[in-house]
Amino acid sequence: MEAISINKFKGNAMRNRCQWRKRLKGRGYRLTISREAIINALRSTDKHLSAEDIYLTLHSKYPEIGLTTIYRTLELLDQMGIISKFDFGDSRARYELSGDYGNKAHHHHLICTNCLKIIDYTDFIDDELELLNKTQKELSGKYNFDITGHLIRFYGLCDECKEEKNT
Amino acid sequence: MEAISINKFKGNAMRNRCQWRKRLKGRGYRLTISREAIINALRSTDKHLSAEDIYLTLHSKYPEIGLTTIYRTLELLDQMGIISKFDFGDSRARYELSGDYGNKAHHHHLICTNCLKIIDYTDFIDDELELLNKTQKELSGKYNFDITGHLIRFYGLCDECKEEKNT
DNA sequence: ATTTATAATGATAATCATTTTCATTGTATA
DNA sequence: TATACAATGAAAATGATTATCATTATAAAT
Ligand SMILES: [Mn+2]
Ligand SMILES: [Mn+2]
Ligand SMILES: [Zn+2]
Ligand SMILES: [Zn+2]
Repeated sequence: MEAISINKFKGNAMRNRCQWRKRLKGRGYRLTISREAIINALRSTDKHLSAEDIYLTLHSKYPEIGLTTIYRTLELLDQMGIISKFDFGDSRARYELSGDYGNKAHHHHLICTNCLKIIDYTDFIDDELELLNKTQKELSGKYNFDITGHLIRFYGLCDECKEEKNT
Repeated sequence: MEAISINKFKGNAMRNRCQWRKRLKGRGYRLTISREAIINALRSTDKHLSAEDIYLTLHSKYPEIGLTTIYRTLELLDQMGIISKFDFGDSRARYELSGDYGNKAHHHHLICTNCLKIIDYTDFIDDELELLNKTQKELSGKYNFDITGHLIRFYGLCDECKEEKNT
């Protein structure tokens, strides 16, 4: 039972991870090494990469991939919901594979206002969901607004920065 | 009783609204017409203004106030917690007086992804607070993170944009 | 395998909100 | 009114992102 469900999970994860190829082809986009490389760069880290981060990561192995292509690809993948784009306040967009296409489950962020460290957390997703549903129902009725997404985020001082302040 | 509490509230609101002068002086900053004008511009609207919005609003009455000063003042006021700075995704920062200094109570935002209309909502602040406290306690323990602020936000399609899509 | 239509790319220039610089002005205090 | 220095404006600089356009690569048809 356990094994089966794990396999099931692995199967789904694997299926989803390769789904992007079909999604692209399905919409008439082509499969290119740039696109594959960019998705792999995002898949092989748990960090939130900027366009330049990705450019530098890939540059040694793929010197022909330009920054422009990185931007264009990220925009496309974001549009298709394959990646998520964030602004954490350091004046550059940061990206990560979104739930269905990456390893991370639905999560939110803890952001250190001092060093800009980002922590993914998945705690209280259930309680959160309850509030979100409630809120969503009420607000969509009250303002006749169709809610399609949400953003929850905590700001503060991380472990290290907290200590620094006490020094 | 009713009257008294209303008066009390008015009194507090009024006191807070003028608090910024003391806050500035207390920290060695000077009171200037630019600063007063900028705060008044924010106070006389319920919109979320950009630096340029404020510049244009003030320009007829105060042609001598430059955009640079607007930016500098907004940064200062944000630092002091007198205003809040937001990024709603239109590649320019937007500001509003924060709770204690403006007319609006603690609230969050509903953002139309099509026309970028922003709706302030105060519903479910209590339920929200419960979740926030819970989350806050757990996360600060688990990650040894000192939480000082949060961001909750819903995205979707507003009344008008929803109809447009059906046309 | 070759051809063909056109999507994708890279180098470069352009944008545009925000910052920096620096000489000048305004504010608060004695 | 004089003094110290915070605040300001004009102009230039910055830096992430986007637009242009000539060239190249992809995928489907031959
Ligand atoms: Mn994340
Ligand atoms: Mn608001
Ligand atoms: Zn930190
Ligand atoms: Zn709208």
